[in-house]
Amino acid sequence: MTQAQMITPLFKDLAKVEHHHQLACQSCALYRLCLPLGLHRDDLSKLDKIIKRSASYKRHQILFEPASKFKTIFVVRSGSFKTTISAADGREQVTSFYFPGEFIGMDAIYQQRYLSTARALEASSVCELPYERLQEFSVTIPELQNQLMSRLSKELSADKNLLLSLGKKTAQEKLISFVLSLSQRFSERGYSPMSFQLTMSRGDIANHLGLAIETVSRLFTQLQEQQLLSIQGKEVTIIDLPELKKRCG
Amino acid sequence: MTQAQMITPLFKDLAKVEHHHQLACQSCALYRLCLPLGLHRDDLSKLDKIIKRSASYKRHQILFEPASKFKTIFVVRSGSFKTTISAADGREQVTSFYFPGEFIGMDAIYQQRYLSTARALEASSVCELPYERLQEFSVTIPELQNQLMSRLSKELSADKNLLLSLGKKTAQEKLISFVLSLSQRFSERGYSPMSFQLTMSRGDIANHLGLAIETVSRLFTQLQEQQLLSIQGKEVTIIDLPELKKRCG
DNA sequence: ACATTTTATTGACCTGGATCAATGCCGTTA
DNA sequence: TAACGGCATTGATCCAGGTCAATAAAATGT
Repeated sequence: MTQAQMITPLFKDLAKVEHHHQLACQSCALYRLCLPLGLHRDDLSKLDKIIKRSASYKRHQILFEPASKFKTIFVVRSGSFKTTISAADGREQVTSFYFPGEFIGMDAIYQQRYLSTARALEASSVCELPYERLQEFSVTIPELQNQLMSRLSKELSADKNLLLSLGKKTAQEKLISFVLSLSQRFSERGYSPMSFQLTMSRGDIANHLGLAIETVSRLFTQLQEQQLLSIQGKEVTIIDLPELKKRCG
Repeated sequence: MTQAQMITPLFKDLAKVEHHHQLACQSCALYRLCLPLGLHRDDLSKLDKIIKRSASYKRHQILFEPASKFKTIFVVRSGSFKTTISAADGREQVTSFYFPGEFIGMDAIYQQRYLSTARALEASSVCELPYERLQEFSVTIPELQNQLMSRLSKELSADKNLLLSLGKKTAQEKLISFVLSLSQRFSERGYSPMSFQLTMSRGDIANHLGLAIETVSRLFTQLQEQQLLSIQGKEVTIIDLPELKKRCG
């Protein structure tokens, strides 16, 4: 991520944050994307006490695995993660990617067991929200419950949109939708919506969109030839945003 | 639904319920599948007061449409519904089917607007949970919030599993998974898991699973030839459950 | 710096399921 | 009991995207 790509200084101190795990929510660079948003100062410091800032995860390191007991919701502090769910015979589907401020593991609340495997895509760190403690707090801080519900609902919306992609869109429309959704999310995090790094492999993207790796590769080449975007390795630059929006279905 | 298919009398009085819209939650046949589960008697009667039992919906009638203001979560009382989400050009994806006791519209909490269209598949009725009132109540009834979170999480899990179907499974595996999930849900509602009516059309099933109608039709014929199930019109009878489970991926 | 492995690209070919087309069936209205 | 309209089935054909194969280019380790 070059300086030119950064449009607000939201993550300016992210490297530093990495080394200050006990940094209070109030001073966290992610504050406005994260759970505490809308909480009063007093409530926030109570919440602060139950949040565990965990050590960093290396690339490919596992955050949780299916069938393990659900204890915490993870919030991405830095880096990125993917979750996959497996069929009986081992086939895997990449269900989501997660970026800073996003919550991982909410689908485990119902069964009290994680449903998927969560893996770091790069060197990453998380905050851990112990769910039981969170429930206790919610009694006195209603806004906290609203925030959680809202997050669950947001992920549900995202999944429904992905269902539309997987079920009804062509390969090209799927890939364009995916790139635009990344662009949107980077933008929300203070980065340029026009130029960003893919933190996941072509294989992950292909799997997520129900395509073959080769198809993703060919489509990127093709979109580049059509002057809609440029891609060099993991770096995507959007060239013709209006045209991409027209073609995403 | 014949008497033979019914294994518990859970819905015995459903027809009667239809005509007693103000029936209290405590006496509702759906009680053990629905929101009030786990609530104390006092809390329940408070909740009772804010729940609106609405009139019935006819086949194809619309419950809500996208972009309309989110006010209530709907709980299916009788019958069944489908939700669809639309691409810009009108292509539609059937995202879910809903049966008695299930909640519709939870993906609207985040945006405060419905994301999808909900339509009755047959003559059906719902209870309306006004979300704002529900939030007020949650402050004093923490168990209510837990229930809601749990429901959201359950739908999230279901959607992730559907993503696996759409992304990684063959046409036959998709259809078998779908039939088994219906079987499971009917079973939870006190009906036979071995024999039930499809309330949706072949078109709805095909769309939901990302297949063509013709493929669904051919697969049903094929599964029947292989003596795995029998299908006559809308009635499905499972013949070889273990084999179906082996083949659902 | 070099060797090894992993990931990405490109081309040639193939196939599962879509599409097109014809017919049958069932529920509704008269 | 006929005529209509919406579903469902079945067969014939086609194609978007998958699979297989061969390089190429990065990333990673030593």
